[in-house]
Amino acid sequence: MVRPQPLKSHLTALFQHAASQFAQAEHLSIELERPKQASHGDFACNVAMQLAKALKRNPREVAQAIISSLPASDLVEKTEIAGPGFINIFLKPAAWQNVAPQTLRAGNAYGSGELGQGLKVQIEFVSANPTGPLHVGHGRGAAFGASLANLLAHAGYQVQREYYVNDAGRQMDILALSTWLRYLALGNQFVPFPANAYQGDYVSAMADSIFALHGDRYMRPAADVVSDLPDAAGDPDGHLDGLIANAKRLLGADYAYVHGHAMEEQLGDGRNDLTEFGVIFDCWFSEKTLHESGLIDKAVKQLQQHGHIYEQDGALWFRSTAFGDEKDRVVLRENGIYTYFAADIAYHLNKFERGFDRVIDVWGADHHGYISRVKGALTAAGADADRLTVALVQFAVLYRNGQKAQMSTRSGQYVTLRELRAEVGNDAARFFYVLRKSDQHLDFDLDLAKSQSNDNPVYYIQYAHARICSVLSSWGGNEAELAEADITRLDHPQELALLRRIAEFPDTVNAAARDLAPHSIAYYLKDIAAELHALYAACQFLVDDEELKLARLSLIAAARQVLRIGLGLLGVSAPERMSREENARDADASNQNRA
RNA sequence: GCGGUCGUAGCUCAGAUGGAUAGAGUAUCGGCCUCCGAAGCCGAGGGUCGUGGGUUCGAGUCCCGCCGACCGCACCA
Repeated sequence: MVRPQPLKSHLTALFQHAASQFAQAEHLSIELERPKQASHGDFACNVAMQLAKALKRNPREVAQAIISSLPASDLVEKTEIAGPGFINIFLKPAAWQNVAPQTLRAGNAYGSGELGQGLKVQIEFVSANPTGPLHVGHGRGAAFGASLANLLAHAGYQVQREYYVNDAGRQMDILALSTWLRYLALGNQFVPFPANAYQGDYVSAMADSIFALHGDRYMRPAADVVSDLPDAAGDPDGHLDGLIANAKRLLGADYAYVHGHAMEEQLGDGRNDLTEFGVIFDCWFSEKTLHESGLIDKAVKQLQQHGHIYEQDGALWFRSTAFGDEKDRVVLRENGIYTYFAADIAYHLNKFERGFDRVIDVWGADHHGYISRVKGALTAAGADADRLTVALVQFAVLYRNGQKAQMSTRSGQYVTLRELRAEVGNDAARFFYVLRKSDQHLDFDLDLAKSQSNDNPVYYIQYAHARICSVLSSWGGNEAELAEADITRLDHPQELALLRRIAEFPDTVNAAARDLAPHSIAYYLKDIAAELHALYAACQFLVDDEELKLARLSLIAAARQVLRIGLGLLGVSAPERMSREENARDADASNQNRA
């Protein structure tokens, strides 16, 4: 709602009026762009070139005609025709000066837009299987999703953040089995631990805690556990499934305890990790409830009624090829258990039924082939698949000492999100994760992220904020009065450059929200920090001239406001002072190299 | 093989609806602290935007071919 200045619409109206002399202009929308070069003015308009073709006239002539009939404006200094027919517009300082008080009055709402129009949007992200600690790949999804959610909220959407808990299915059974096998070993019931079970130390830790809590209540003879199994070498998956079946049979009702304990431990661990990372969810949605509530039956029946389900080889198939998929997909297996895909159809139909105007899924890029399938199913069920947007996030590759820090999931030797946060800190992690376009591979430079030098963009931006705080603190006056300061003295080129940058923020937020691109906020913050630092070097703020002093302080207070909001969108703190000492422990952590 | 994503400075990457001389950081080189925090500022060099065509007043951006990289192609999740 808070537009700092109707500046652009004011100028657009001027051009609309001037262009109306040409009949062809009625269907034309006037576009004003910010030229890259300062010598091209504050804004440039290309309407003359667009009109020239239809009019069959020289674009520069058309430009001249438009300029001649531009209504007078007290904000415009001058206009000129340039290049092939651009009209460059130079504004008076007054056009920009009001940006400072307007920003201050808007407060935390500055830059919040009307793009979302109060529409309800749900963003689902992370949604990692609770089968072990979150790793650095999940971290990127978490940072991206959380920043995107903040961004959409600032752009005027009502946002709900959701985590889909995959608490049903084979992976969870494997985790439960892995835990139980470690537990059995504590009672000297040794079963060879399968290579395709979960190897991590956290599994043994869970077994320890079950043993400590319940002693040998869940102990069973190893000989029974391994009875009647396919060979582990020849059929590893069959071997594993056999173990799971034996576990369920031998434990009976107790299996649910082991399964639930493991799931809750891992889910709780992930939740703590994310909370410390500043990533908070409004809703944790259980996949299991979809099975239990009959929503999956209902979804499949819905598809069936529309004639998109057929039976073959004892399974039920969804004819997804009718909706652009490469092959048809099974929804109900031969063994009577629904596939993950079937649950996902029900889940997405349920999202729509919960009243969201828009649904955004954040997925790992390796799932891109899954999109057409889900959208096809939604269409087949009679839903509007266009309300679903899938944002893909590519994997992050860590670099340390210029070399790739390899992670191999099989051996359980991967860098966890918790380790990353401990090494570089939450602020650097959040910032570096969203510094790249989400659908691009990310090279995460650990050394740069934790460096306390000017190389580090996080510190560069935070320092700009801290510098402003420091100046205002030295001044010691009443900051609330700065919004009322007389700002007509602001005319230094560097002051105007900063004002222009502040004025861009609302457009930047809207564009970033529209494109689901929080990285552009990160780039914007680097830009505004650069303008602030340049101004800091060019002008002194605490000068004797009281009027000039207040004007400049109001300007940097406005810059601080934008820095705070922008850093907040990315989940990065805006410290009032920078301290090197605090980071000493991080330096220690970095010495502990992983193999 | 089929489908998808991508190729921009030595390196890491930005480049909204097609716009003027393609930008930033880093690295390299040279300057700036009696003054609000030098985690800063100013300047220099560095490019066939993978490649060949096409569309038009205008293409890094849109279309096609080729080369190269990555991802996906389960009754896993």
